[in-house]
Amino acid sequence: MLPRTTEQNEKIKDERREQILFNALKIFARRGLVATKISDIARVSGFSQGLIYHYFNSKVDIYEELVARAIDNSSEMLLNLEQLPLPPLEKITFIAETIVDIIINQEDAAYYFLLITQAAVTENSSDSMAAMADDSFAPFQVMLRIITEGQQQGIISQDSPQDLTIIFWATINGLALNKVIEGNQFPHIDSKIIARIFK
Amino acid sequence: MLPRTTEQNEKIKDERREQILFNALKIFARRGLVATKISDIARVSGFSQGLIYHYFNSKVDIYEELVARAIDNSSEMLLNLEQLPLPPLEKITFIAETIVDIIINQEDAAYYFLLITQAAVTENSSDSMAAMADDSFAPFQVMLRIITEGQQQGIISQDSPQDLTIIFWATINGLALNKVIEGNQFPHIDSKIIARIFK
DNA sequence: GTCTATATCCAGATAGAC
DNA sequence: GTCTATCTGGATATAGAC
Repeated sequence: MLPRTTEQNEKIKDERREQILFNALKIFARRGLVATKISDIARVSGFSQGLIYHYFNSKVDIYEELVARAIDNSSEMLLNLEQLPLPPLEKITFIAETIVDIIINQEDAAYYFLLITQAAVTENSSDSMAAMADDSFAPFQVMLRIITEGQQQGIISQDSPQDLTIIFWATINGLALNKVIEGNQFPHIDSKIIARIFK
Repeated sequence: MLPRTTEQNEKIKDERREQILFNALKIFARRGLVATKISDIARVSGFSQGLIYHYFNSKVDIYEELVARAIDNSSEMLLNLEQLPLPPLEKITFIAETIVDIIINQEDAAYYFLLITQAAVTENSSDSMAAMADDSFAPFQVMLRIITEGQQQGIISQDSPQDLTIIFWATINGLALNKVIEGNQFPHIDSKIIARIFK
């Protein structure tokens, strides 16, 4: 048996990192940064507490990497959905449907949403995550643009676009939270209900 | 100057307790039980860390009293609103309006909502608060009843009452969260938008 | 690469002076 | 009733053996 190459070792190390990140996500999303113990992450991941520090420099490092991913993922998803060639109201309905769908079916999605919320509400704003709390958050901006377009076309209700956006994201975040709390008992919400907000 | 009577002392002690609870609420709601430090509560309240223990036995005691109040307050409010002599859809609209209103105008309301969420998601379910996570939570039940009634009368959309209830509370919780994050920048949401969910 | 100490720090809670 | 030590436990992070 030949010794492993450097690349193979790197690959294994990457997989371990991903495994740790995935386990950490679920705990951080529920408990937040401070209340999450390295020993919890280690135990769930199936190895000793000290070993975490072979893969990450600190607890905060893990947390920040996850928050960055949460923001990147959701921003990328919304910016992509925005490009779809659909009329505004249909686009919003499709976005709602897509998000509800991944919250239900993609195991980490609800946790990512919750993590963003946690990060925003905890206001450890020493770092980059303040970018999200304010309205420059890309998913927020995307919805504002679609709503405004729909209002110009007279398709979407003439309420304040900010209000509609806030309510939309409040609903999505609330659903993600519900999914995390309820787990598999969470029902498959009909996204048309959400779309009614805009009519 | 006469010495204070026992009753006067009790009154002062009660006021101090309320002051501590109010300050603690705002921190607990954002950070959760573990990440909140007694020294934070003490500093905001304007006295030494040790003095907290003159008024409460432990940090958990403060937290649990606040969670109990949050559950009691919201349950009482919803059960009262349910009694109003209004047709189902109007009742729901009025409930939405009332809740949005107190979230905006009553300083501690948004924090109480957020605290319930925090308690539910953190799953320290060693205690009484598990009662809320599941569907026996009174405000949840109230909405279910009103929706069911409205559906029998053909006034409310025939979607799953559970789904409608989940979306309604998801929206309310999301709004409370938004209020806490945004503070005074939070806009006065038109509750009619929320009521559209049910049409 | 993984584990078992262990150093260090910090927060909850207590004791005792004023 | 309030404050200033101080005890104690537990969590992060490090060191060093295997």
